[in-house]
Amino acid sequence: MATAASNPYLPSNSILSSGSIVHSDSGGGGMQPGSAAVTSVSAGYRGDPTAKMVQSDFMQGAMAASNGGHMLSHAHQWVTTLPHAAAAAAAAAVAAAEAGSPWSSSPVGMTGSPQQQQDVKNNSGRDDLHTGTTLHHRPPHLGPHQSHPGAWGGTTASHIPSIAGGQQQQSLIYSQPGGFTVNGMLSPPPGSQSLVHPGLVRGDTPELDHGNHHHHHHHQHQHHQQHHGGVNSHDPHSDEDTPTSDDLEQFAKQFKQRRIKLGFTQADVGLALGTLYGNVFSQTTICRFEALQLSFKNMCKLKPLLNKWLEEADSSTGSPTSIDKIAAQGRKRKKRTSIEVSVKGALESHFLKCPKPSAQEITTLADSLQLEKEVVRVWFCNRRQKEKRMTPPGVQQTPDDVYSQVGNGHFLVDYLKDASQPSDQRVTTTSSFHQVILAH
DNA sequence: ATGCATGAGGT
DNA sequence: CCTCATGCATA
Repeated sequence: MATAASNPYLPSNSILSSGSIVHSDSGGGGMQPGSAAVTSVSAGYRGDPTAKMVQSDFMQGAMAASNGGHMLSHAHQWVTTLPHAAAAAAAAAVAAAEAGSPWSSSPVGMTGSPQQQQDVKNNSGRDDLHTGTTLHHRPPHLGPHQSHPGAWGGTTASHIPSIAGGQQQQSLIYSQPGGFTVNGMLSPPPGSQSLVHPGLVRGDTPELDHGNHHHHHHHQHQHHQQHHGGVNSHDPHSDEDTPTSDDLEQFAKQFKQRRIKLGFTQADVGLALGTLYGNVFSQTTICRFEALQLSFKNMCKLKPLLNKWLEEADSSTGSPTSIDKIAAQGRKRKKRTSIEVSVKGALESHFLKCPKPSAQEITTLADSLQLEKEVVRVWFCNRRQKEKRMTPPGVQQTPDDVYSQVGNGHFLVDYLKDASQPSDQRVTTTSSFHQVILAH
């Protein structure tokens, strides 16, 4: 049986990058442009299509495709997300090709992944995207997971000028001839291909682990890592039971390493998970997992899945099969509001004083800041969530000179002082965490 | 890599 | 309205 030889589809480049139409809506308060928030649609700005970065780490798609950008500066607009087809810039392939990686499985077919099952229930049957499995290709040289010290190179590199013409997964084009130092190791030459098929709107079935086992929680509190200096044998990664924050951190790190070694992007993994287990995840989620930017509970939920994927990918017992996806439904989404820095500062201040302002307070604040109430409300919600993440921003890598880059000192304070909330999250102990706290 | 957003569940 | 899990769109 053909294994890795299965070279799927060759993109028939249907460049239709403008699948989203913006139409101004009259549902808001009507703020004036130039105020605090700008909701203008700034599409397409990048300059050179040939510029691609090849950082094996946080490499996002780097293929530039000139996408026509419509500029609409209006109060707020909702973009109607239609199943648009995103195109990958063939130009970018050139550089990548030199490495010898024929990005054969470039998911250029389409990308759209509008949300599913909204109020649009015209669906005729839920799209079960349980597809067959889809893993193949074996790693060049799978090395045992070597747990290196927790000091990565500066991952906080500046944002890459990624072009995002839609969000076609910028699959594995890691053209790094020779060797690139990743985390102090040499990254193997590329030669892998993504196995996930494009398309496929996360048919997020409400059940995440139905039929699997417990997913409930009755004792979510994890026993933090008690100075493992005794004889207790804590396995590196115990999939069973609630892992400790330390386990998660360890796992996340290893996961990332191997993922990269295997030549997969975060997006690839997300899609693979969907085709393998029925739950598709976005690049965002995978990214957040690796960076421990999810709640403890969420991390625990995803770990098994990702772990499984690792095993699969590793054993290359891939059975490249089935490629089904479903079409996507149109969807309306509010254009992302960008809040001015100064305004953000103001919000931050208020947040420190009162993390949970009342509706009335929000209204007032929104008014004074010239923002929509909803925007402010959401801002606070997101802010609170951020506060609950496992790793405070900036405090994950480079444990040495944390202060050099961290700008939030209150994060730690909050973690230390706040101990309320009946929920089951809030990880109070993470190795990287400790260092900072202690140093403080 | 992240900021703002959506939605399903809970109160 | 909140919390939480997630993700589109962006920087």
